[in-house]
Amino acid sequence: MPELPEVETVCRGLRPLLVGQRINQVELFRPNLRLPFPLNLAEVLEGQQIVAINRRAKYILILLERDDVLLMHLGMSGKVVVYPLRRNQRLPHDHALFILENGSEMAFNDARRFGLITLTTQTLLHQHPLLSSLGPEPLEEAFTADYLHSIFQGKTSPVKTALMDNHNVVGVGNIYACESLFVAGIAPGKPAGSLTKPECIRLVTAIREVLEAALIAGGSTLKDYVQAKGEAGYFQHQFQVYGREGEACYRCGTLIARIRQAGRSSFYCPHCQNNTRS
DNA sequence: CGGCGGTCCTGTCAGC
DNA sequence: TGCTGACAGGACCGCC
Repeated sequence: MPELPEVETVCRGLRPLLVGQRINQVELFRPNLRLPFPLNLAEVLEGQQIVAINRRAKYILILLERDDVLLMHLGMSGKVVVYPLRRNQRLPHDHALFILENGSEMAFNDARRFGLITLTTQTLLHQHPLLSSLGPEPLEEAFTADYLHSIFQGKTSPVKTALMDNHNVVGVGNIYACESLFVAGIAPGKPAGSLTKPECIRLVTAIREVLEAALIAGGSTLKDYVQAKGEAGYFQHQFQVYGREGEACYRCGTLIARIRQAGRSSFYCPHCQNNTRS
């Protein structure tokens, strides 16, 4: 269940458990996830100390003392759980274990196997093919209404699809695209290139608000999620439109609609997001 | 070249 | 209860 706020919270939860620890041993239970595991994965990691944990988009970056970086993505169903002691048996869909110096173990678990684990280096980080063409972080300063307005120029694709495109902005998945467009009062089907500057201002503000709120909600949930093996967070209780097809809009009472865009479900309020605001 | 659909997997749930 | 099909929070690839 990794959206950007959850990945960020996973990183925050992992930091006190992992930074300063040495990786003693790596165990792999299959040769690949979305990409093949590097053949030298264990060889590179074993014996190295973890010096920092960062995030870029939905990628978790575990920085090691000798310039190497363990790069992980949780895909749709991935989880990272740190167990304080070595377990006797692994859970279904545990694909990789990282045994730490203090006897704890980090398990990478992913039922659907859309996640990935690979290696890069801090030196080459920004040139890595998975990272090199990513757009700005939505919570950082480079993500402005001016930027969004300019990058949307000439785009005929629906604004909702454009928001989910990592080249434009990272970390906005299906849920947050829907929720942000509702908060901004913009219909998901509106062509990205037709957004006015005021709409871009509202949209950037809405994306920030929604992500920050989710970060707060995910924060307190995922703390023990990482340390133990908790289940879903509780941000879903704050959804305004996502998953609410046929239910009343909290703002106006109109029934929430669902359409399909680029193969994904989009939820919106036909009244509050009718494109007449500007 | 931009945009869309297909695809990688397994799990869950609604409906019959 | 058991089967079937739709659908799922991501992101790449290839085709038009």
